[in-house]
Amino acid sequence: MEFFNQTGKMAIGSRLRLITDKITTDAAAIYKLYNINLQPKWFPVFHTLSHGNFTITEIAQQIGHSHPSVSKIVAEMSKNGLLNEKKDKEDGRKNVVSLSKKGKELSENIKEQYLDVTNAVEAISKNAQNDLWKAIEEWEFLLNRKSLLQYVKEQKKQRESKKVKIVPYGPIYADAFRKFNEEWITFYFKMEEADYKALDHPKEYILDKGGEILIALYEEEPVGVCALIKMDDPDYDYELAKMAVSPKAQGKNIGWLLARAIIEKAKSLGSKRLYLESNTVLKPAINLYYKLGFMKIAGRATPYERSNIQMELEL
Amino acid sequence: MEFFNQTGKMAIGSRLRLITDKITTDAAAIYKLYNINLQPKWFPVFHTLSHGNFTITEIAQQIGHSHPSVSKIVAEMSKNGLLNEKKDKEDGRKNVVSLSKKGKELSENIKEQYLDVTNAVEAISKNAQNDLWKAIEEWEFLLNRKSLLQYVKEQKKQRESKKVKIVPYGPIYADAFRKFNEEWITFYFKMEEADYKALDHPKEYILDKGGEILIALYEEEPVGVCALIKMDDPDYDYELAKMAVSPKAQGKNIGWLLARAIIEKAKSLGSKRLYLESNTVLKPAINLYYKLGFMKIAGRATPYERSNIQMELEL
DNA sequence: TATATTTGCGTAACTAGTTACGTAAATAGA
DNA sequence: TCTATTTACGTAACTAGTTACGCAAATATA
Repeated sequence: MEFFNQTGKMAIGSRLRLITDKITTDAAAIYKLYNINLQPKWFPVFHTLSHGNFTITEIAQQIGHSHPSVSKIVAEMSKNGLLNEKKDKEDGRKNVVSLSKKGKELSENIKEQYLDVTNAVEAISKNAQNDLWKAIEEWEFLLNRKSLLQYVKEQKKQRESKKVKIVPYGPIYADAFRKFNEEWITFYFKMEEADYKALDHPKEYILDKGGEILIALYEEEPVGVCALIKMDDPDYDYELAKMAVSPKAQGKNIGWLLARAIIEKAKSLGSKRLYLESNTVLKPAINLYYKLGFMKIAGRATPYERSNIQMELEL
Repeated sequence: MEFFNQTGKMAIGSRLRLITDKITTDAAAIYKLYNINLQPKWFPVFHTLSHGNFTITEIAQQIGHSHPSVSKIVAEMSKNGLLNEKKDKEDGRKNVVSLSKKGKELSENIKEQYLDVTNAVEAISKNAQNDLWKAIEEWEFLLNRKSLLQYVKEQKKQRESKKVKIVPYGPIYADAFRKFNEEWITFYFKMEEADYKALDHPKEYILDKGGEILIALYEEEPVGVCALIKMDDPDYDYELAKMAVSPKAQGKNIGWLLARAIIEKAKSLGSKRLYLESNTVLKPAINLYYKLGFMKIAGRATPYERSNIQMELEL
């Protein structure tokens, strides 16, 4: 299949589907060869029941199907006289399924087929360098711990992080600094006196007092901002504040990159402990702060109405 | 999944289906993550068309689907404005499909997704000892050369051959020798004078004249017979004749085992060349003779009406 | 040149699974 | 003890493919 050579591993799903189809088509012919009156799709249910009696849901769990799938298969097999169904005496919802006499006979007759198929698969494996069976087992295990989607998300974040540059504040970013902050403040709350001061005059109210502002650029465009404000307090020297990321650039890990950069900055300025205040409706932000190592602390005086949570980070 | 540990490799088809489902479910979420308005099942068609314009059948061949599948996918994608369809000017049957402007834009936007997915699959592979991708590739190749069904058939033959014993004639097999031969002779033709002689009096007409009879036993029951008859001829010393296998034991390789045994017997008796006659309606028999190395020869005198093909084997 | 065969492709019906939903029984909570 | 929630499971509708079939265009054959 030329297609797969072109696409590479991206198309692993399509490729798996094709080989699965090929094998199940042959499976039907194999049952015929042994005069076993069993559809391939019945096999998992049949095999499970040859080890005991189970309810629909139990079978579904064991074979990894949905319960309606098992329900349908059981109905078909019952119609063919292979199974008996019986309501559970103690729990009237449960449908206890067992092999009928005919089913038990079949499970005897099928043993030779089991043997030959197992040996055939072994024979194929012997001709192959790579063990398909073990590879599937490993993939099942790995995908159970972390889904393909999560792996892809990680790759995406990593790649996009590389496109993000963190640069110091300059007058050309004055608009961005004000706009991104005003956006979220007015969306969730309303602008307060202290906001206007800091956003309209960052030089006077932040930088000149010994603070810092960092800007995140994505493909040379500003997409996020964050400030370190000098505090006049016995417990804290700097406050992390005015963190904002453009809605268009969400999900690109920019908040995290900004915060890490500003924390490094604080360290280089000799800070021992950072302070911040926020509001619990800003869930992604609060999560980010926890991820960065900030811990919740008891309330203290604050000029902001919207503050309902305060946190600190030991450096 | 406990199930697969119990069944072992026999259930490789079911197991492949499960992991395929898991991966394709995630694929849909991945497209969403990148804001790519593409269904996973469209991907093979989409990817093919980003390398040129093709007809329905050409696409089907390239991606390994049936043409109706491609036909449906193309219809859906056209409805979404991703494709243009155009009748071929030279051949009015052909429907030449190409990416629309919107489709081409998409194929640009999807590139980052390609990259991340490929890297994600690589990342998973790195955590695994066994290379799933290579294993599938090998299985595809191996199953293309010889299907799973054929592998199973070989295993079946091998296993059943072991149950077959070839033993020399004795009076207790007189019934079997007569019955199995009469069965096929009367089914296809009618019994002739020479048949009665040999089948009713094997000792006088075959053994005492220096011939041999071998019996195939399956689970201690006679299921096949075959005779080596001394000839009075300058060209040949022995004729292979009266080969018969019970219909119940067909497909167990018994004809071949009997013939091989009788050929060995002939060699040990010092024979240089075997002769046989048969009829071309008996196709499986004729095939078997060819497989054993017999070659067709020009006609010679024969006492049997039903003979229309004559063969010989150099030993 | 008329006719038979092959090819391309669309439609219909089927397959083996899924999710969504409804009902009844069992269990938990007030 | 009455009510709300959870659980078991059957039915319906959907999905992503398949095979079967039929029509029209192209090609081969007589």
